[in-house]
Amino acid sequence: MNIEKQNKIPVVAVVGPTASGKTALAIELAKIFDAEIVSADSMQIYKGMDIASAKPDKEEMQGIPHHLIDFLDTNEKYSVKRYIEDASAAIRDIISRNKRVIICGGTGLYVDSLLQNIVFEDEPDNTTVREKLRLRREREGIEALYNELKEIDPLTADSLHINNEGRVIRALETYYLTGEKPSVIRERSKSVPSDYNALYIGLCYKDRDVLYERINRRVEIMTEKGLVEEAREYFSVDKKNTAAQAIGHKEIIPYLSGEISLAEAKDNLKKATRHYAKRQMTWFRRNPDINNIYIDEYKTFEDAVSAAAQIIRDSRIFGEGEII
RNA sequence: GGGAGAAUUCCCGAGCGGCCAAAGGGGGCAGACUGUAAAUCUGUUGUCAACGACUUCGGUGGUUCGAAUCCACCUUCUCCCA
Repeated sequence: MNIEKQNKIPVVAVVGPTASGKTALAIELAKIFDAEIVSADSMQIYKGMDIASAKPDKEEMQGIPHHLIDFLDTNEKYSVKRYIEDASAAIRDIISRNKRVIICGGTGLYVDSLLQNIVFEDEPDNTTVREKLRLRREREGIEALYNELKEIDPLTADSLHINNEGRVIRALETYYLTGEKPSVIRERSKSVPSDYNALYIGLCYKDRDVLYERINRRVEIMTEKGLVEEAREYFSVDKKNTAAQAIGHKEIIPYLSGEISLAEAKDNLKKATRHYAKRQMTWFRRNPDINNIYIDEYKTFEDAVSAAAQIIRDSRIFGEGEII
């Protein structure tokens, strides 16, 4: 380990697709290394939706403190910027108590933005500007907006597909809000070195069918635990909120309103979860710093835990000596 | 027992004589990702020594210069009358 890294905060990040076993692995590692867990999950932050978001319960946590779970009302909006602030605060708190930090979660954008220190600058309230752009999109069509972006910031326009309307609008919004090109802001956002010395551990499956089977099984378990009742309760939540995007309830609602059978709803949920897992794998795959652990190559879960623990020891990220 | 209809590429489903390796959707696979990220979006999907060739549209045989498309028989399935 070089000297530069020694002044940084050591952090182990357990990442991987949904249902891969991150939670259990992170908890075991936390026990071994005397760590606390900072969640990096865009849905587990919300109160309620316990079943749908597969939040660990007290028993699963085995006494390991978890941060950034179950603290936000489902009506509240959230963002990467807020996540970075909240997670940084949690980490500082943990370190101040001489505990170690394990980040665990499947929201790749959150994890990477935090650990690579992507800086999200303060910016004025966007509601009016966005509303205007939305209106213009209706009246003039997306092509007009896209061409406008091309004039303003060709670099950003080229990196966006015209059909990705949300991003095209956000790019213009950024420009009108700040007067700066999004591409310039993006460059600047990466210019401050991170405070963290991160060791990534990625959970993967050599045989994808094994993961897909786990997903299917998890949906069955969720249903047994009362997912339908949870979805019914959640029915009223405003569609615009972050929480409304969660996989789990939105697939059950058509069943509640009598449009489809429960079997179909469950199938849709399994499908949506598999798709999500695949997107996560794509995200994490491009990160060469991840130390991949292929869960299905180990005889037991304990073996996988030992392997992960060994990677951490070998890295010496948590220092030497005092760890078992 | 009699009558009507259907069988299409992994699935659903269009095609009804050449412009068909075959629309569209699903699924799969691959990818992008900076304030919605469990979201949003893109590409690809018969085989191969691949701007060309080869094998596909239940089976077999025909008609035709040419068939997934027309005819005959067979097989399976669905529906209707008994």
